[in-house]
Amino acid sequence: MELLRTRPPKERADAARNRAAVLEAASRLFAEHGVEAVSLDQVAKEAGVGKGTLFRRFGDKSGLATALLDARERALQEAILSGPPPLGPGAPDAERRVAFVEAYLDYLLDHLALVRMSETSSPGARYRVGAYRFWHHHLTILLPEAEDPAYSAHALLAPLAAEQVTALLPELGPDRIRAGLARLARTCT
Amino acid sequence: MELLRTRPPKERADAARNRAAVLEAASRLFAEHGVEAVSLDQVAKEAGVGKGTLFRRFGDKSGLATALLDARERALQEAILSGPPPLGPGAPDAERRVAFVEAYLDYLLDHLALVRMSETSSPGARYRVGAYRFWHHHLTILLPEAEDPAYSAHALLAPLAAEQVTALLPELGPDRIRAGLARLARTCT
DNA sequence: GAGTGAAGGGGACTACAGTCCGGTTATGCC
DNA sequence: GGCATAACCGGACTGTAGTCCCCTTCACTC
Repeated sequence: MELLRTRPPKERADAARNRAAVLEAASRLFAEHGVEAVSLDQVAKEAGVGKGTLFRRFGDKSGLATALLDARERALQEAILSGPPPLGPGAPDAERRVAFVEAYLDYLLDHLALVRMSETSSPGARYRVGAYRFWHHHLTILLPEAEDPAYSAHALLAPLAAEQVTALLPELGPDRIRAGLARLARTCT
Repeated sequence: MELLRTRPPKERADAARNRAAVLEAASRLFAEHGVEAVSLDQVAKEAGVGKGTLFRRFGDKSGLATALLDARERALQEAILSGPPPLGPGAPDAERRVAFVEAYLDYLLDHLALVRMSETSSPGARYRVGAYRFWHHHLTILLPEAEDPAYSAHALLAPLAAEQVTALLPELGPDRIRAGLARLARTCT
C-alpha cells in the first residue's frame, strides 16, 4: 500500500487525479503538435476536464508550462546544491559560473519552446517564478568580487532568456552561443 | 501650397489621413489610460476608423507601438551616426559603447511601457524589427577586439530588453541599472 | 453510514487580437 | 470632366485566453 505522500496531505483525490491527467495530456499534445499550436481548450478536452479546472490548478498558460518543467528544473537545482563540481560546490567561483551557464543552456535547448511559453505568456513571468530567484541567488553568491553582484547576476541571466536564445539560435548556432556565454560567465567580474 | 511629400508619392490621401488619425488617437489613449489598459478596438473607434484599417496599416499591436516610437528611435540613430561624441563618432570604442547604453536606457525609461509592448506582443518582435539590427550592428562595430563581436553585441543588448528593465526597476532602481550597464559596456571586450 | 462544510469541477460567458471580403473612393489617363 | 482600376475601408467573423459562479463531490465527524 502506498502511504508516501509527496504533497502536503490536503490535496483531494479528484484534484490530484485531474492534475495528473492535465499534465499528461498537455505533455502528449505538445509533443505531437508543438507547443505553439495547442490551445488550452484542447488540453482540457484531451484531459477530460473543464477549462475552469485547468485554470484553477495552473493559473495561466505560463503556469502550466512551469509545472511541466518542474521536474527538470529541480534536477538542475539539486545538481547545483549538492552534485559534483564544477556545477556543484567545490570548484572556484568562475568555473562554477561557467558550468552553470552551460548546464542551463543545455536544459534550455532541450525544452526551448516550453520554457519560452513559461516565460512569455503572461508578462514578467520569467522574473516572478521561484526558479529565476534561485538562479539569480546562485550567481550572486558566485560573484563576490563584482562591484554589484546582484546586477551582474541579472546581466548574466539576461542572455539566457528563452526569447533571446530562440532568436539567436538560427543566426549563430548553439556552439557560438555556448562559447559566448562561457566567456561572459568567466570574465564578468 | 504644400508640395513637400515626406513619404514615397504613392500613399493615397485617405490612407495618410487615417494613419495620422490612428497614431494620434493611440497616443492620446495610451497617455490617458496606460498602454496596457487600451484595446485596439478602442483605438480604432477613437480614431474613427474600422479595425481592419488599423491592422492593415500596422500589422499588429507591436507594429503600432513601433510606429509610435519611430520618431524617437530615429533621433537616437541620428545622434549615433552623426551627432557629437561620445555618442557620435570620434570617441574611443569603449566610451561610445558606454554612451550608447546610457542613451538607450534613457530612451527606454522614457517610453518603457510602449517599448515593452513593441517587444512583447507578438513573439520575437524585438529581434525582427530594423531598429534592433541597427543597435546590434553599431555595437558589433564597436567591439572589434572581442572574440565574437556579434555575440558580445547581443549579450550587451540582452539586459536592455524592456522586459528585463521593467522587472529590475523596482528592485534596483534606475541608478544601479545604469551603473551596471555602463560597467558591462566598458569591460565586455 | 448519514450529515455537513468546504474545496473542487465544469461549461457558459466575456473581452480581445487578428482575419476576410464585399463595397467604396481616390487617382491617373483619356 | 468621365472612366477604369487598383488601393483602401470597415465591420462582421473566428479562435483563444482567462473569468465566474452554481452545482457536485470529497473528507472528516459523530
